[in-house]
Amino acid sequence: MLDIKFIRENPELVKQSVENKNEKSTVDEVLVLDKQRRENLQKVEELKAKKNKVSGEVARMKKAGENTDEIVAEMKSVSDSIKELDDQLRDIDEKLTNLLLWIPNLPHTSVPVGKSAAENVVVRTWLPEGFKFENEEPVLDHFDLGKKHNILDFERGAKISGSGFPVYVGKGATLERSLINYMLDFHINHHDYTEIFPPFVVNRDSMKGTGQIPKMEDDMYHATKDDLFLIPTAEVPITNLHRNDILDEKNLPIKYAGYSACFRREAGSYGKDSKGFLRLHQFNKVEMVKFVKPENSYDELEALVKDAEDILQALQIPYRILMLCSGDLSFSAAKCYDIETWSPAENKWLEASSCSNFESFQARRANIRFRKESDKKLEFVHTLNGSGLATSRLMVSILENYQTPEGKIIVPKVLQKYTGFEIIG
RNA sequence: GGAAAGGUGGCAGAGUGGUUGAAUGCGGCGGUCUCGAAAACCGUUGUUCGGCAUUGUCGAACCGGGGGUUCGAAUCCCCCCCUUUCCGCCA
Repeated sequence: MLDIKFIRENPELVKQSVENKNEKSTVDEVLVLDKQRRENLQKVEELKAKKNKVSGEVARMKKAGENTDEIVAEMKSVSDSIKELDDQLRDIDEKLTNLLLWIPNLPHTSVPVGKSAAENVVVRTWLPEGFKFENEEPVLDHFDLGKKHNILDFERGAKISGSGFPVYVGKGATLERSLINYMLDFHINHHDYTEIFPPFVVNRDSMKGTGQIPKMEDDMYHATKDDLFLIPTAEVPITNLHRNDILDEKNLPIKYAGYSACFRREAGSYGKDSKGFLRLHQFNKVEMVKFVKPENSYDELEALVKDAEDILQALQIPYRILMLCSGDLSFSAAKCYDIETWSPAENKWLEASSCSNFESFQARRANIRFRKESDKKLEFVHTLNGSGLATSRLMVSILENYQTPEGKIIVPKVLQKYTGFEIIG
């Protein structure tokens, strides 16, 4: 959520930014309602001031034994006017907050303006030593590898739950679990994150806090009886840990890393991109979340990307970093880097991580503030989060990049002490 | 699912219709004392919105949330949410 004062003072800038993000603008409606709201507010507050003053007088008169019939009758009509104006005001307020929720965050000035993913900028590419994009031998894709070694079972997943719910079997399950543990350990031991094991189901307030509601409500699994939602990412419970909190400046930055299963309905995407692991309704992810001071949030964003990269380098997975253009930025993000890992079978890059700075956009909505040491004033923190990383996409890259000419799969060296085996097949 | 208790400022905890934004304690901040620190003592101490003015002033709102009664509600009434404890069920 943006600051209404900022919108009021910079309407053209906000409109332009919304357009750059390919979002529909409600800025004009917001400005009209905001003006109405302030006018009504002034009127009703004037009446309330009068009411408060006279009520005090009534108390004094009663104590003195004077007759208050006349003054009380007059105040009754004032009270009625107040009630009427308050009703109108409530109406305006409701509409206004609703509209405000539909205005996206502004892209940071360093973000390139662009319409679509095609205009994202490759920042850097990292390849393991000796890596080649061309393969002399034919390579199997992760789907066929999974079937061949009986480590991934999509059919049985479909039987028990539906498509997009894979079953990990045997060494596949062990590898998945190892990967999660490895990444968590790495962030805790080398990057100074505190581990969080969050609930996978959250309430409506939490979904509003991180901005999934209203825009993405239909993309989430919803337990209607209890009005609880399955989390699409651990970002939701972890960021909401501090909803309505006032944090100590000396505790910033706060850095959390947590594993969760992630659930996404995301109806309407079929075909090649949804084969196997590429598009799932349930997948596993280690998420990093940071609460930081506004003045260094962009340094923290660079560090966040680095934290995810460290894992990929340790795993020796080829990857590249993209800076998303304005049109490809998510609703809440001010700036975002995607990390894509290489799939030799698909012959393309797959998104394995998204690292974003939300500035105060989420913090304002979730009301997460800190008290500044310098002047003791309250200020919204900046929140950031990034996948560190999603195992599904990573698994595609591991299986495909680590296959031998005979079709076996070598376990990445750093994972071997977690899996307890070195090869699959 | 059943029963009971409770939700008040950063925290603890008073307050059951009339200058109550709210006693008291802790914490925080400033000061006295001290070479310095601690202790002691004195003073101070919220947030949000709006108007004007630009770092101040005036007004409003805020005691879990929403509605109601009243000239006036933290205090009375109704609905909802949450927490804790006990019981039941259960991995």
